[in-house]
Amino acid sequence: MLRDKSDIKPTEAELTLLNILWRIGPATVRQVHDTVSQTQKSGYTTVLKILQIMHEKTLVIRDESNRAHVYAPSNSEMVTQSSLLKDLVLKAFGGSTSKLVMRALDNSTSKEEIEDIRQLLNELEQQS
Amino acid sequence: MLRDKSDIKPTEAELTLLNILWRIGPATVRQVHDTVSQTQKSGYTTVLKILQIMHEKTLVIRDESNRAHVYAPSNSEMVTQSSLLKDLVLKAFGGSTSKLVMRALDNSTSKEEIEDIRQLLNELEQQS
DNA sequence: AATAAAATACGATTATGTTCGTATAATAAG
DNA sequence: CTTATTATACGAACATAATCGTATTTTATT
Repeated sequence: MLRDKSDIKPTEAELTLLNILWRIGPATVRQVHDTVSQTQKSGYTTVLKILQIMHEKTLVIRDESNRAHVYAPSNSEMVTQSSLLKDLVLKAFGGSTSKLVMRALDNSTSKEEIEDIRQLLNELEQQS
Repeated sequence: MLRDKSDIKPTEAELTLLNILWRIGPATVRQVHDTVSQTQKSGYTTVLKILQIMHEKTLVIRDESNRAHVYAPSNSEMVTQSSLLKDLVLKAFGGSTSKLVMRALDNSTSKEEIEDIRQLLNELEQQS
């Protein structure tokens, strides 16, 4: 069962770096390392290596026109989130998205969040 | 940052076996292997080993009173699903459950599912 | 009782992910 | 120009996961 390119599942370390890139935009290894260092200890070459591997896997693109390469995510945060959700739905919720949603809502959701979701439901219902 | 016992994250192979145990109930290695073999090729001792590891990690309990040990999940499907969701919310949705829910709903949800979810929202709102 | 069948235990192997040290190249500073 | 700084590349080391073969034990069959 081959995976679509857009469906490559990032590992834990990779997801950490993707999150940073989504937040701060295209960045050099140094910038990514500085950012990641704010919350966890990590060697510079470790970050470099992970980004290089991500580049091989096409999880990121990179601009090599300057000495310090600039990395950017290949896929949007949205696409990656959807991919991860799809994966979890299949592996832990028997393929049912609504089961996942209901389990998520069970846990902890504020009043404002409930309203946001209700609104989205209205919009979805009108579309279909 | 230590993990709570109920928060041990199963690996992919472990989750496959947990799914089977939830579905067919407490089972011997042979029963689990027979079931898993219906959808994928897998050696008997591989299944045995994974179950033994899961036992060490306390992901499953086992009844050793008979020669063929009987394995059962330590945690309910619900608890494990919640744990996996919590993990994903933190790693890919900046800690926001509602963002995850909205992304999940974006993708594909039927009219019936939307109604189910709306009802759950009503119940949740009354509680809070 | 002897043999076959079926179970667990254990260790070796392989794959993947993570970390980082060292070598080398390019640029900046003196 | 020489030296220091700052990049990338590369490979080694370690950790975890996954797979399976073999040894041993227990039970069933004849």
